[in-house]
Amino acid sequence: MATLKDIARKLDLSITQVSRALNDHSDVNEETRHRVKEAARALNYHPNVSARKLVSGRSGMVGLVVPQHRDMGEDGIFLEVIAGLSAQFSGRGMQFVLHIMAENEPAIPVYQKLIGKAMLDGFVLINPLDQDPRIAFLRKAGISFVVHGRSGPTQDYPYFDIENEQLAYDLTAHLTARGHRRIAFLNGIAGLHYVTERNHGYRRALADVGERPLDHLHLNSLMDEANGLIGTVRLFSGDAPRPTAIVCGNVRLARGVYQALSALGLSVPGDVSVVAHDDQLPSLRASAFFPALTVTKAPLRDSWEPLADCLAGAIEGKPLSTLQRIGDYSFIERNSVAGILPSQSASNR
Amino acid sequence: MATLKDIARKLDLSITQVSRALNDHSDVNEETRHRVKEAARALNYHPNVSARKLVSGRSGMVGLVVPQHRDMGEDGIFLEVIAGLSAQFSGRGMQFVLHIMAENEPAIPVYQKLIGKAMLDGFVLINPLDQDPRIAFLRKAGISFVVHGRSGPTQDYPYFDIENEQLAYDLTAHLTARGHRRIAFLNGIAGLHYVTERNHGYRRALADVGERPLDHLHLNSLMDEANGLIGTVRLFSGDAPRPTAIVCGNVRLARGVYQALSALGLSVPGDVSVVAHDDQLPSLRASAFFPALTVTKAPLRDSWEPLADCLAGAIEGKPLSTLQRIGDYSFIERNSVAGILPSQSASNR
DNA sequence: TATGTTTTCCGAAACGTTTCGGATTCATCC
DNA sequence: GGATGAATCCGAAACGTTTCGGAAAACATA
Repeated sequence: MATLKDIARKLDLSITQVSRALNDHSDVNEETRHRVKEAARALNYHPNVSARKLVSGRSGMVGLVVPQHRDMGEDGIFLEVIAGLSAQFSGRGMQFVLHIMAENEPAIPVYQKLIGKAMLDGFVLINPLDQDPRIAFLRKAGISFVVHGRSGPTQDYPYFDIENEQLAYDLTAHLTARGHRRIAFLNGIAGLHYVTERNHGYRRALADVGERPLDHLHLNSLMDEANGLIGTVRLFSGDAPRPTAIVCGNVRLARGVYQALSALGLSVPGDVSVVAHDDQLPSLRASAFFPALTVTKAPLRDSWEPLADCLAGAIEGKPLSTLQRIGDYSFIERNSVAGILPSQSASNR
Repeated sequence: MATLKDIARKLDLSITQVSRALNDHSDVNEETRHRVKEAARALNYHPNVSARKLVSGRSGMVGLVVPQHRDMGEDGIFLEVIAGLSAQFSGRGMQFVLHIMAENEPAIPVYQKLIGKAMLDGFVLINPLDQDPRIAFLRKAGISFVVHGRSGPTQDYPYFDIENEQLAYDLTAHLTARGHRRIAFLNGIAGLHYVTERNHGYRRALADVGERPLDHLHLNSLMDEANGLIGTVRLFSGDAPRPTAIVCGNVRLARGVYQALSALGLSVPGDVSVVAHDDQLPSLRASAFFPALTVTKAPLRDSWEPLADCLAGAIEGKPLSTLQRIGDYSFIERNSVAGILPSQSASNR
């Protein structure tokens, strides 16, 4: 629990000068700076975060606020998020604070309270909805934040995102280019902005070949294995025309799709072609599917560094233009897609 | 961002009196107290945590420091821990700070740094090892903490634990009472204190019937499905005498055991009896096993409240005797154990 | 009237840091 | 020799809270 005063006394300097030395200000003698830093290390000095925050407004702590829902543990994705973010901020000498809300607690009052307590420098916001009220609130509150994704008409805030519209377009167009017309889309939960974006891309690709999207072929659900299975069974039962290809929002959904198709006696890609978007979660390898899955690939773990970068930049007051980043994705063709002839397409049901 | 000064000015009181009113001190008029609290609500006042910490030493923030390891997401257990703790502390108006260490980072320096920064009031410590150095360090540092489990010769610190020795004894004795003698134990990773405790209980139960524990029947590993499967296969291959019953450290291990036994053509409980300890993780129901699994049951989710209680109590300076709690467990007999005759026992291989 | 007691209030100091506005020294230049 | 300027330092104020030690007023007691 050494303080600046201890260092100052030991070196017979003023507190001011010690502070300036440690913070690498200009007007301190090189040798003095060295002595101060040496003494700081010797005394095991760590600046008191509370004192610093009080006067400079910076604590080096950032927060993530998430709702607690029962299925949180199902996919490793939540862990990927917090482990990745925590590691990134630790590496920057910052602290990552996780706040889990009660089951149906509204988010805005939670942010309000956390901001009121004035201990965090900023927030990471994930899973933005269409027109997300949290974004509006945080902007009005004047606190720094970064969004994983985008939302709303005006994007005047820091974010990291991938081109979800284009990615869904690419997946769908890959299928239309091979003759497919009745293409199903197993998408995520309606209302999430990336889900909406992907829906647009899917429809654009269909429109490009003059196809009208069929409502019963676009399914919204949590993107887990069970829903992939259930969704597929639904697509292939009943009287509605059946798809010849399926676009999956992620690889976990695709796993359920594969299982259902196998159970239904349908082969991939002989009877049904399947493509997916791959977040590259460690526990789920698209290349290990049989047949190996054709995907757009954008590793989720590549998000944490730019997100932390942007939030740190926002806190430091860097210009907005440097704080809006778009991540790449790649298209990887494997063996889960087959071409289809117009005649086949008509007869397949 | 209202401050005490704002309230004081609005009500024409001193800052002192406003502070005392909000903190329910004795020497403030009942009506004044009411007016102050009203004004605080109206101005949306939240005490500045940094200022408070600086003078009173309390920030209301507690931390959990955990290593990042690849298999963190595999079981839902880690999520259960942080969701449970976060919720408990939130409910007490406290903040829960999660710090995930880099892969092979040593823990002590991390605690040292966090303590030096002086922003946390205390720590929750999980998965204590035999002779855990973190406990010694935190005690010497003079900061509050609570341990989920126990460790070391002197237990002069707050903890919440269950009787792991007794629980393993009960499970094993349940089997010996039914004639079993060659009993395998699929235990957790060696070095964790509860694993050591359970080993003692297992050996005590064997000793009670004059049986010497066989090394090849006691296996240590991460307690997941894969190791349950692998461990069982190992137990039933090779020339060493094979067990007639298996004690599993948790239900997830038991699941792997069931799978392996089924694959080996062995029936439960006809050929092999199986018992386990059940943490009652939501995704894994011991009663849904076929045949339903006999267990000792101690829901993990019952840990978070006493843990938060004890840590909050430690921070408030309550006496140690009120901060050491032992949780209950129950024994639930189902259909996974069969009795065995001495002759059978000898012939079974 | 003087003295104590209770109730209700307040000023000022303290926590550890950053930062503003100078102050001191010393070499340099006309 | 006095002014200029660079390099290096320091005192004091400020951030928002808690708390110590007292003070003022009202009232009862001797």
